[in-house]
Amino acid sequence: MARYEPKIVEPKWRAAWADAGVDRADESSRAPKYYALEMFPYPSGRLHVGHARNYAMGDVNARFRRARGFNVLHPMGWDAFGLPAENAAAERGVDPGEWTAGNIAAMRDELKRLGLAIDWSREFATCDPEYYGRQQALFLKLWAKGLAYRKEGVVNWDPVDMTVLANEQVIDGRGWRSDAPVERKKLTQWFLRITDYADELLDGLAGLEHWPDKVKLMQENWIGRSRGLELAFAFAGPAPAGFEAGVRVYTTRPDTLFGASFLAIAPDHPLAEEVARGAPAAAAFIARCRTGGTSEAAIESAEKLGFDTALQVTHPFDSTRQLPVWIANFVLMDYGTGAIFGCPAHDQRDLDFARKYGLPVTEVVLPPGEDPASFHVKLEAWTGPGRIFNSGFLDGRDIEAAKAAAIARAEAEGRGEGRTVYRLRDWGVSRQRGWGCPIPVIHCPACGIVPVPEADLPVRLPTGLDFAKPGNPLARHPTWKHVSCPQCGAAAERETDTFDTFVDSAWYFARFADPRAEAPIGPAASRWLPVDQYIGGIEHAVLHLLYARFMTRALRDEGLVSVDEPFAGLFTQGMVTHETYRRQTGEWLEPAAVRVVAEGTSRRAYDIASGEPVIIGDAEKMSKSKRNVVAPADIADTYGIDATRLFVLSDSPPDRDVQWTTAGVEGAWRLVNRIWAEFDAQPAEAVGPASDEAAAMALRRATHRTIKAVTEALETFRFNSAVARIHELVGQLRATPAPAAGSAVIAARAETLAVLARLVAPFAPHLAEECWARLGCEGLVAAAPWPDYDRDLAEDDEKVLPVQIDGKRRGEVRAPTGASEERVREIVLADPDIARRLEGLTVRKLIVVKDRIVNLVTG
RNA sequence: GGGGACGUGGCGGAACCGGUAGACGCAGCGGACUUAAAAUCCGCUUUCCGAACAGGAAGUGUGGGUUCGACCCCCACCGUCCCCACCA
Repeated sequence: MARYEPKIVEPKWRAAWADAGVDRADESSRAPKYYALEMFPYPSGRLHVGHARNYAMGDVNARFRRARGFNVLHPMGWDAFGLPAENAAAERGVDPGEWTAGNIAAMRDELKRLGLAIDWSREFATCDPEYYGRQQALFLKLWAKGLAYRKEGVVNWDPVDMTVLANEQVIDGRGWRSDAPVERKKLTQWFLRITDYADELLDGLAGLEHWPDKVKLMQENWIGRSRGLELAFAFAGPAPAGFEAGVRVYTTRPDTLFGASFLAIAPDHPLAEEVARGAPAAAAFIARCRTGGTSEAAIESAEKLGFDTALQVTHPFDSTRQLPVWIANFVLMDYGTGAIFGCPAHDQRDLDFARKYGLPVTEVVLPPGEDPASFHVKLEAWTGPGRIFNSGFLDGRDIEAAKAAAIARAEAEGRGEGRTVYRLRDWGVSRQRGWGCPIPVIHCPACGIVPVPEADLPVRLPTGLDFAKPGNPLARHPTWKHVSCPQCGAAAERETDTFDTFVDSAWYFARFADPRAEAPIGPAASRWLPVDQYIGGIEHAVLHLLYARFMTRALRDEGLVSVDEPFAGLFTQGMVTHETYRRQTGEWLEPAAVRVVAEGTSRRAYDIASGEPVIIGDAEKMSKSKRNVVAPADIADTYGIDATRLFVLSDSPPDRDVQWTTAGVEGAWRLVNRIWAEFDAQPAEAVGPASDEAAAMALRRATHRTIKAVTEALETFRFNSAVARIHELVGQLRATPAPAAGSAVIAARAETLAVLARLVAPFAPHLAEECWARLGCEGLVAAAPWPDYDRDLAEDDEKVLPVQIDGKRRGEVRAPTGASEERVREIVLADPDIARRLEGLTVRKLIVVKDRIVNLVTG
């Protein structure tokens, strides 16, 4: 019997796959297409088992679909722009391009060792000029269409690093690298008009049947469509210059308009700025509002602050009432109109503000069961249902009817109109970064913003950028930005901002479909898109996945792609976690430095080097700082890649986190060896012929039942269940040893082994090839079709039916599969055990659930 | 503050459509092999009563409800996790 040697077996089969070209997508195939994709990695340089799990899932799916007869496209590339390369450049003085290229080379080798069925001929990195140049061309199309624009907006500004930060780069109000308090700063930035597609992006979610509800819900909330009324409040006295039309306010609660007791505008509202022009106190207040972050902590602790402008407006539905206009720190300029009316009785925030500044509180919604004469809001606003009162023409209506009536009246009087407002903002895509795709425009003092002519693309990044100083290295490069205007020839300057890296990943899946095409999106894209199954982390639920949906629609409207949605199916996988270990002194220890021993039901850990006790912490996401990262390469040396793949897919459902444990991989390694042992088995001493037929049939049934179960599990992404079923079949095989000649078991075993190799192939492809070859089968198992199951064999011919009396299990009977209710009834009533149990009882009802259970109800 | 998901043995988890709860794996226990250990192999392993592979009771976070029958459906509560968040 030969030992299974992954170190020898695995490289051998990887070479065989490469020679045979089995992993290449076939552009001439007539088979139905299947585009399998996992979110491409950032080339950090090191692969950890989290990557391995993600790509193993995609690989199982790709291999399974291929075996099912699909022409599979399964590509890989690199999301290669971004901050880590700049940090490496700043810290070590290396060139970010060279640093990235080195990382890609290292990670490509590691990914290849995972044995992934990937068409490597399509590989590219987003930092290749061949890629980002085409991205620039796409951007210019969007710009020509009016989908890209520049505007002044409030952004997170890091005063130390001197750059804009994305919201996710602001942690507790501070810059994630500099730790400096983030300022809100007005800057002119590039935006993409994602809000033009807000309705489509929202409504399109309903058609995404194969997306998790959770992600769809998150996108729905993120887009945040709400319907309401926008209306003008006219000034009671002379209007400030430019505000003769009054103050426009947006509300989703027009039913509560009669409860208004003040107006509040955002600190950066144009009216606030107008007021500040003549009032230093107002200006000082506005300046105060601009500091402070947007983080949870900052908002929670931020007091509601207001400044009374002394301006008064007239109530639109009651000209006898006047309302003061305040500037308030809790009003946001970029939602609605940047101005609200305050209705303290029915909005908690307005109530807090009113109580603080002594503003009136008028109840207008009467909760069910309350008396209009005595109902008063104290410290809690009433936001529940009720009937409108104290409200003129709205009195007596319910909330929904009152909203409609208020909108109708405002529209009839020309004061406002019903409006749909979105929480979604346009996508700010400029970054003051040196390692990104340059935005391909030129600023000319005479012509304004001039796009770089297509013939001049790509706008390449210069070499030799200085990353050591904070700020944008492109802006301070001595020559790069100085060009002549393509239109008038005068001296002009390049845009020095680069794109957010989410732009790079918003269309890469389309490039993979035709990666060497001259056009950014080649003709083959329409053949492959949409991606049939996309796999990646839940952290991209709104960011990347929303941007890609937007970009696909924008490109569709340019006639470049033929689909609305980029990803027909989405699966969000869980992380790989690991226990953490630290010394009493607090130092983190890596798993390899720790020995864990079981003591009864508890466990203790020791530092191998010093013998001192170690504290075992919770399983957490693998991170450098806690030193609990495990690299697949370390594991593969001992147990092979196949055991690693099996383990990360078997212990938890794929959408949940899985905890990495040595014992777990050892379990997978045992399975690998047990499988191999069955293929390598020599015939044993003769097994008694009496049991032959029965044993052979039992094995055949188990085999066909397993094909059915594994197929169904793979269709529904239940990899853990699929591996469990394989375990069971292997157990059955072990219980049915290979006999000497002349037994029915010989044929049954041969059938089972040929099936098993194919069922195992998606999970442990190297092992499966070795087994396939050992059987003497033709060709590669990687190219073999998926096994079919025999319906009759997948079902048992006899069922054990539990018999319940009054809902409690009291025995069981055997009945042929599919036996009629009548037949089962006879069997049950003829059973002596059941009869004894029923002594003294009257059976009132006998329920038979076909092939399942029998319940006798007595009474 | 708003929205959502999840609570099953010592652990990860399984259970199709309301029909034998605990598959499979890990850990543990017992045994075989071995001079010994590791590895490997065989068996046991929800809890409680019980000598029992005789029987029985309880049991899927808690309390109710619907049903012949509930991990699954409904109501309330407790707990954990995730997302969003001065969004008018």
